[in-house]
Amino acid sequence: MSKCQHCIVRRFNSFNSLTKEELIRISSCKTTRKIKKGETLFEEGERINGIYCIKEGVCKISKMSENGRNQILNLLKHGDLLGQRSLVSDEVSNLKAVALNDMKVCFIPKEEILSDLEKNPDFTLSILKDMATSLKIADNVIVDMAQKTVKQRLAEVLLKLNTIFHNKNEDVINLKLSREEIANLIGTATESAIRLLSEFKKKNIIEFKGKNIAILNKVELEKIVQGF
Amino acid sequence: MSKCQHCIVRRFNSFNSLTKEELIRISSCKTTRKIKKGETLFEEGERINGIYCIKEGVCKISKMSENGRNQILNLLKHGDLLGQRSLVSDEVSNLKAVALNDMKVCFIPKEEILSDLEKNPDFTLSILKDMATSLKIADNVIVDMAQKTVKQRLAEVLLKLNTIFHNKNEDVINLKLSREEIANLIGTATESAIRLLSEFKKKNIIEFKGKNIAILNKVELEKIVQGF
DNA sequence: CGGTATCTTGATTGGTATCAACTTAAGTGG
DNA sequence: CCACTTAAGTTGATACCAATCAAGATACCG
Repeated sequence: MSKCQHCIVRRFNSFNSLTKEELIRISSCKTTRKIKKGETLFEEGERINGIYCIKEGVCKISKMSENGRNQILNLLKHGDLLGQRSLVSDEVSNLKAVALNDMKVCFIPKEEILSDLEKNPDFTLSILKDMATSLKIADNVIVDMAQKTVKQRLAEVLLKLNTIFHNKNEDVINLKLSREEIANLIGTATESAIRLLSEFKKKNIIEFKGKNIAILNKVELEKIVQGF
Repeated sequence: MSKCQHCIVRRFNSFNSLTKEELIRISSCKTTRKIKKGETLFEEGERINGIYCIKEGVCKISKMSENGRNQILNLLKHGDLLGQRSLVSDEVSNLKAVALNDMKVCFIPKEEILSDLEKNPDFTLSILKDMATSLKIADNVIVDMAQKTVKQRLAEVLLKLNTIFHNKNEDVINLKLSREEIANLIGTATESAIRLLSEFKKKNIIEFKGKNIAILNKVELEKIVQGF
């Protein structure tokens, strides 16, 4: 089994604030899971009792709205942590996590991390910084959802996806999302998302390469985000 | 000048995790400000460099959207802390804070708190819990903004305001908000909010008592939130 | 008391959801 | 490997919701 102290993924998250000794201890009690595309890491209402560290793959974090629609709140990839809230709260999860492609994740039980949270202020501060950043991003999303049109939100999401899941070789968003998932990401009906995508395609702003989307005109997308 | 170690406000926030000694030190370097209704505590883009503790009054936390509309993200009252993000981030504020009525706030410079963050894990954990809760609430707001109609959101906000700013004597929301502010809270145009308020009034769900709003039929509001 | 901000209502337009029909792609089992 | 079944994607028509523009009413303030 691979060891946390040698894991490159750690470079991208709060675990790089842990000492070598802490990493060795955590490494000895972690469990590594392989999750197939489409499988659920955890459900809304499930007790997590630990933290997930994503080694490979991408998952969507979503929440059901009262009217039965699914809202995707975040996409997490290698290096991201998942379940920080369970560390400081005894509540069940308010979110659901589903793999968008094959994943490898490490799970570290809550008890193992809690002692570090109390003894290693650097680690706690790092988690705190992460949460503060998430909070800032959430504020921006709220404003977007409340004030921007679906078209603006779609353009914004496409640009964001292009930044995060950009393929080095081709100019393509390297993540397969169904139309429904795109709609759930921007908070609209599937048909609306489809219509706008085909409008963008007609205007040569994007292109469909198999199941993937290529961004042809980033400047135009940025204009659309601004409201033109 | 009043002392932090004797301040009741502290019972409601993370400061109750500080030791008596820490409170005495913080008390000696805090500054107390009186802020008149309508005055700004800080602007978007301003550097805060400290944390505000609200002793009296209510303020709105808002953010300007790119299309020039103002979105109110939160209402803070006595006992609430403000500026936690500045503690762990060197960035300027992404939010604006304006007093909704006359306020008394204590300001504690960042440097004074930082040492406690590193030495007192209880305090850090308490801040962490606060942020985790805020994050959960923010997730809910995102889903609401993305999926619910303006009418649902208005009903929800009225119920929330009634819970938080409920007057003991009368059944009235004890907080004066302009129609524009209500609209900015639910993320809609002022006229839309007005129209829905008058619709609610016509149906005897709410009533206008001077500048305040009284909730007459809570059950009906809850139904509207659910989508009926 | 006049002037200004806030509030209110009406009319219109545009955006988005919804329903329905159809096409294309992806599995699945014989 | 093909025929069948089902899921995903697409397009059109319609209805509803909310933004915007316009005009007037009411409250507020110096």
